[in-house]
Order: sequence, then structure tokens, then C-alpha cells
Amino acid sequence: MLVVATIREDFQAVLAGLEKRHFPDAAATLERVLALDKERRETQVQRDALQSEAKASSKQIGQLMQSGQREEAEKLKARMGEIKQQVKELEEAFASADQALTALLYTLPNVPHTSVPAGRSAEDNEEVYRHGDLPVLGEEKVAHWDLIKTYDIIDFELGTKITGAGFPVYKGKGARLQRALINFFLDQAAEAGYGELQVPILVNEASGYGTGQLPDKEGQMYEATADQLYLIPTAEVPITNIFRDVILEKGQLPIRQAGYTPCFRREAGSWGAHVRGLNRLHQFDKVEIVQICAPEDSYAALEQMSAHVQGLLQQLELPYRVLRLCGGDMGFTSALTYDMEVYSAAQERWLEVSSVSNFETYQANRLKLRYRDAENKIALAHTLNGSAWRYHGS
RNA sequence: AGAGAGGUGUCCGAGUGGUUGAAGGAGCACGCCUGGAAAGCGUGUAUACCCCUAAAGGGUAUCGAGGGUUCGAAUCCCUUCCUCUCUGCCA
Repeated sequence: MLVVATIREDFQAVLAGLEKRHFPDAAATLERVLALDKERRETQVQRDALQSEAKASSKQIGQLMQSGQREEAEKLKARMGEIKQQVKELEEAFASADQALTALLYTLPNVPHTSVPAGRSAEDNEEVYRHGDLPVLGEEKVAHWDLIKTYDIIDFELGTKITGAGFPVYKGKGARLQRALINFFLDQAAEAGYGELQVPILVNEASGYGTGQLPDKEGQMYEATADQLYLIPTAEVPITNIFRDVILEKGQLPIRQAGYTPCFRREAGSWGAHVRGLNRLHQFDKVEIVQICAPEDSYAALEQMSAHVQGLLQQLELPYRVLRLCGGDMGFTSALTYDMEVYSAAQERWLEVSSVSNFETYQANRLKLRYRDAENKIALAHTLNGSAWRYHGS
């Protein structure tokens, strides 16, 4: 979430950022943040002063009791009753302002980087790079949903039988291809300096909040209600949450981690045109790369991650383009996102295969992920992640 | 799932109602010592929010988490989470 001090000190920049995202009532919402922040601080000052008095009186009572001055002690006790009552009231006012402030901050998306174009939809994304010639298949083109039947490598009906729509069964060479791709992407990540992790694919509520899936995407995750756990929509959640409530030492940055996991998304309400074959699944495989670095290094890291993913696509000899997402199309928590799209000659359209993002301090603030800077001061780190491969388009 | 034991600062570890942010030790940092190092000696060594601020300084909270008793809780009571041991169950 956004840092309150930033909203306080850099109001116009934050406002401009939210407007670029077409966030409704941005100005009024930010004003409300400032009002709650002010209220919270004012009640805290009063509460703390009163508690300080209570603490001193309490010590005094102790001393009076020890020296046998019972009557004096009783007088003080009586006064303590009043103080306690007032503290209680102030505490409630503080907590209510604090909770309202946090709840409001949770609803605010990240402020986009200045380079983010100001569009509303996918139409307005900016193509920054294109690689390879677009293949033309002509009349004899065959879409992947037909090819997989011909070769009998992916079976949607079987998946429907044992689970439901959107849970395909990979068979024979299809399963082997899937496994080979996962290995390839993991090996490439390792070569690029990413440590490999195998992480849980169920996460708790705190982790969901840490990376921003909660409360924003509550309904999009499968929930194991008996244990209050969520099936992960991306490995970003468990991997980044490893660093929740952590203060990293200077020498530990940058941190680079990669991991393969199956991912689960309910995709509620998003079914419609273009949803066919592998284009939108409830369960899919993904190799994720995550970086944590100092703020001054994060945009270089983003370019590096983009280059890494492009290197994979080039090795696979796929024609692709790189998009800089516009304010209206960017994810809730991101400050800058590049999407990599591969051209599908059969579908005659671009399919998203990867997305790399810099979240700046947005996730770190929720995660309480800090580091010690050059002056040994504690500051929020920047987090980034990207899919090295996502086996379905959008 | 049941029984028992336990969760204290970077780590180990003391602490069963009173001035304890918390003994002691280790580690780490700096200084002294040394030709250099070790040893030794000295000093320092949490986080969050807030006040004040040029700097300094200051307040409150935090001993797994939450609640309660009390003038006062790391210490007492309740709830809950986690770890370990034993037993049970088991695709």
C-alpha cells in the first residue's frame, strides 16, 4: 500500500498518479486519507501523554506503598481511575482512526511510474519492442485446440470429468513438453543468478495481504475455508512473503529467487470471447522470478528481468512484442509493467506469455520488507517479479 | 486428533507482580593495547508509531498473538497460534 507520509508530503504527485489510473474520486479519497492521518496522530499524542502520566503515578504508588504511606497511595489510585477511563476513550478513537486509515489505504492502487502512458484500456498500451517476423499460415492454419486433439497431448474433457472446466490433463508428449519447459525456464533462471525455491501452493491470509491479492482479488482465489488458506494465483505470493517482516542487511541485496508452481485462478466473471483451449485456465503452470532490491536499483533490475524473459522467447524462436502497460490496464499493485506477447498465427492475435513488474515500495510497505541503506537507516525495499513463462494467454 | 513440554532481544539464556527495553554470556561495531593479529580492557549494539527538530532530545507501545485481573504484568487468569516429544489415525 502507499506510504502515508508520501501522500502527505507529495500530494500532487500521488494525485496525478491515481488520475492516470482513472481511479474514481482520487482527490476526495486522498483528502480523506490526510484527515484520518491527522486525526490518528492527534489522538496518539493525547493518549501517549496520558499514559505517560499513568505510568509515573503507578510508580509513585509503588513507592508510597513501600514507605507505608497508605493514604497517599489510595488518593493516587482514585485519580488513576479517571486517567484510565480517558486513556480508554482515546485509545478507541485512535484505533478507529487507524483502522479506517488502513482500510482506505488498502483500496488505493500503486502510483504509476512517470513513463507509464495515460490510457484506459489494453488498446492504449505502448509497444516498446518487437522481435521476429509474424508467421502467416493461410487457409490451412490449425489452432492449438485442434492440434492437441490430433496429437492427443492435452485432454480438456478428462479434466472436466475429474475436476471441472479449465483443469486440463496433459498426456504423453504433452506432459513431457510441459515438464521440459519448466526445466528449461528454471535452468535459465539459475544461470541468470536466481536461487531456486519450491514453495507451498497454499498460503495464509497474511500472505495474501502482503503481496496485495487481498483484499483486491478476494474472489479470484480458491479458498480452503476449513483451514483459512488460499490456493496461490502465482508463486509471487509465497516467494515474496518469505521476506515479510524482514530487515535485510546491505550486503544481501539484490535478492533473486525463482520457483515453479502450479497456479490457480477462479477467473470469475472473465469468461467470454477468446476463451478457448489454453487461453484461460483455472490451473496452469508457471515459473516465476522475483527480485528484491534497493530503490535506486529497481528500474535497472526491471530492464534486466525484461531482457531475461525476452532471451527465453528468442531461444524458443517465438515472434514477440513488448508492451509498456498504460495506467488503465496495469495491475493494482504495480508501478510499471511490461507484458511480453507472443503472436499466435492460428488465432491471428497476440497472446500474453509473460509480465514483469516493479512494485516499488507498494508491496514492501504491506510486507514490512525493509533493508539497511548506505547510511544504515532502515527503509522500504523495492520488490519486482515476472513470469518466466505462463502457459496460457489472456 | 489426544497427552505432555515449551515459545523472552541477532543468538544462547535469566527472570513468578513494582521503577525491566528487560541480568549474564556470545556475536557484531568502534576505541585502547599490538610490528600485525589473537587474547585482554572500554564503549556501544531492537523495532514501530508519534512529538520536537538544523542537530540533539523526548513520549508511548512491544518478552508468539489477542483479551482479562491489578494503581502496576515478561511474571497471575482465559482464548488462540506455532514448535518439540509421545500416542492415535492415515489417501
